[in-house]
Amino acid sequence: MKPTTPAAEDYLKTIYAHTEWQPDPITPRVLATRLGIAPSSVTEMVKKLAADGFIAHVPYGPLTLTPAGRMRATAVVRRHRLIETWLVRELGYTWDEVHDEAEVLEHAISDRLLEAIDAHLGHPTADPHGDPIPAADGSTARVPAVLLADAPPGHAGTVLRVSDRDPTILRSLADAGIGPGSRLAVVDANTVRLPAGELHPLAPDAAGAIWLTR
Amino acid sequence: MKPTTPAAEDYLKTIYAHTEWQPDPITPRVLATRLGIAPSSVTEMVKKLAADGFIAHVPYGPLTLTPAGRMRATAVVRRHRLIETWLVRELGYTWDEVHDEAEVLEHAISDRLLEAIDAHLGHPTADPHGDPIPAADGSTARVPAVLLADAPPGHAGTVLRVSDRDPTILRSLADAGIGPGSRLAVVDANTVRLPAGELHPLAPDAAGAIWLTR
DNA sequence: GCCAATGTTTAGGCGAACCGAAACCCCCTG
DNA sequence: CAGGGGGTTTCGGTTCGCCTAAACATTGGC
Repeated sequence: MKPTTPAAEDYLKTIYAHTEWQPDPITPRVLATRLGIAPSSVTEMVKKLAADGFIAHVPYGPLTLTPAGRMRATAVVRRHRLIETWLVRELGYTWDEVHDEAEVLEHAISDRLLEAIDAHLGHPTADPHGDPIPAADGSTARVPAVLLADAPPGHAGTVLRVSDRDPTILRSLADAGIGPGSRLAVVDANTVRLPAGELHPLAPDAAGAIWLTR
Repeated sequence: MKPTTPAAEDYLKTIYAHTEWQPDPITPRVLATRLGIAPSSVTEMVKKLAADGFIAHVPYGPLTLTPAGRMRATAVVRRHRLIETWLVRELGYTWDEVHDEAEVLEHAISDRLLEAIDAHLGHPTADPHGDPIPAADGSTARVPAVLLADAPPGHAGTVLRVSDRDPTILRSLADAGIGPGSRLAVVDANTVRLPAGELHPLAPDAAGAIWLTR
């Protein structure tokens, strides 16, 4: 199908990401905010992406990916997450430092290099934040998860994923030794209990960034 | 100083590359041909680069880098060659496959990642083709070299460098086991003698791509 | 059931990087 | 030393991705 530019890939990726952990489709306004650009710019690009068959859009309505669009989006997400994993595993980056670098490289590496990195890393299925890495065919292994902020007090589970949006939260959790795979129990919206039994206060907004097993 | 765009970096890199192994400065026409763009586009960008203090140019004259321009150019070359080295040493690329990938990545990696790769590789001083990797301060260790095509019959030396411009030549030399460090003697413009004593016919133009010790 | 707030689109513009066509300059040849 | 040809520049035009300002659609509150 049509080739995609870096800018277009960012749109598709952001639309995809919006529905990855919650169901409502994204609106132009939210997309503009996430991308840090003006709403009118979104209108314009949306027109092109719709014409190319990557998104479905009725005027004044929300934005949804077509199967072709979802394919492109997962391809970009795959790149992004493999690059993050590579930076952490091979080059000494910490999980709060990888996002910006991956944001650029995801548009620059060839398929050849992508698959070489994938093989080099042993075909990982999750990135350092616990986000699933889509397979080359676009398929993703999804696990049911609850946002810590939505979990009832007393709920105990394993950390599946931590949103990479706020590096501050990532650093505070790393300092506490909390990451994907950690066991913890919810005490209240701002406190968790660690396996050893001690209570740990969460950084502001951290409860809205941590997903636990159901 | 002023930031540089990927396009501007390509201009500076190409101007620098032109004088790396021969003295005459480059002309707009040659630069346009090397970059695969129209001469009028070169005029335009040259105006900007001159205004920003990266190149010196009198109308209708050749193009030369200023110290600031040379700094930028060597920085790009450093990126390019470290990336090539990394692709070959870590990811199973062969020396004829790395150029295009590096061409893109050289504009995409951060300084942080560049230095991480450099450290990871143990601060190499030459890339897979034998081209010197400039240091972070722009300095380059240069060794006197003769082009095989210019060497007199009977001249014996070590291969210092093979131009990466033609992948076909690179593949033919790799098949013969010839690369930087190989010892060989010039028989005539199209034939060399290998250490074991056997004569080896060179691919067309290969003599114009191989540099030997003096 | 109207209307204002909010969100979306249209219209006009801008800078970057490219193009082809035409004008221009330089210098070599006759 | 006069052309003429090749290289260089100018000029107007294109695409891409973004902008602001203004027009327009939708919807929730009264």
